[in-house]
Amino acid sequence: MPELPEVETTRRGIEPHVIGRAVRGLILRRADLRWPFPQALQNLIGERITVAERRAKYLLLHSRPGAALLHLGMSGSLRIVDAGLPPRLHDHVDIVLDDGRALRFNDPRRFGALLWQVAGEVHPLLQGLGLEPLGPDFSGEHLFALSRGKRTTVKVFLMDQAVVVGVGNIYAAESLFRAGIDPRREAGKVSLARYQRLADAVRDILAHAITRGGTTLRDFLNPEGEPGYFEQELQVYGREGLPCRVCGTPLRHATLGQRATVWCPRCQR
DNA sequence: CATCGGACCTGTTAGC
DNA sequence: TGCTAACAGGTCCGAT
Repeated sequence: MPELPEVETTRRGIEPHVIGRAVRGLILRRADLRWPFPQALQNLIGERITVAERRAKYLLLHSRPGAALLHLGMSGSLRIVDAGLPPRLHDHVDIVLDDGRALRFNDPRRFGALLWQVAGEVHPLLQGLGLEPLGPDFSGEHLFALSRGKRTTVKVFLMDQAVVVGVGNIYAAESLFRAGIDPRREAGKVSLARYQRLADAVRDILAHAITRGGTTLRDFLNPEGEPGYFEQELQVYGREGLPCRVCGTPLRHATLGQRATVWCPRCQR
């Protein structure tokens, strides 16, 4: 489900509810999601949450001894609920706050994660991540430099979290459409000028999607329980066979890197 | 090394 | 209507 805009929407939704709150308790209704919940998570209890940070598609709830590190995987979501509200199916974890509410982590497919990052350290999962696409250093030059010699497709390259973070299957397709680049192109053969267009497209689309509250295809809801509206503006994702919104040509479909890929054969070269 | 495929899960939908 | 197969927003890890 969540790519960068959905994770950022989630972060903004929970931030006002968790900042300055102390953690009263942790309810773990199972022992793991993608990985076992570490014992060190108990360090959060009694501590005050100081910062709600997003890095790539991870969320970090910082406290004095360390941070709870969350990943929403394909189907995870967070909600702010009254702590007494009975849990529903796949509500795996509650972080209970001192105001009678709780941050509730729901994840049907259980590809998500809840881990612990010791204060002053960087969790191994966060090491080796690429640039933030909305940060100051992300650029066409960066994409161009890292892509030299790469035989993979430009779409798979763009979704490599070691290159640039936060771009998943939806936004990769949309960005390549905006930049006019055929997703099947060999990454190492795309020109600097085209990577500059692509970097601009990634930045613009992600930033705009955040203002729309993300993309709700089936079940993404922000922590207030509201959907996102960016899907109304999707140009290619999920539209295979339908006419291109720009030129009317039927959109093509192929599988790249085991992911469904859609593009306009006329607008994207 | 870079690249590829399998694996981890459940829920929904398309197709027979 | 009911069953089955395919597919879904992610990414780690092992094999090649």
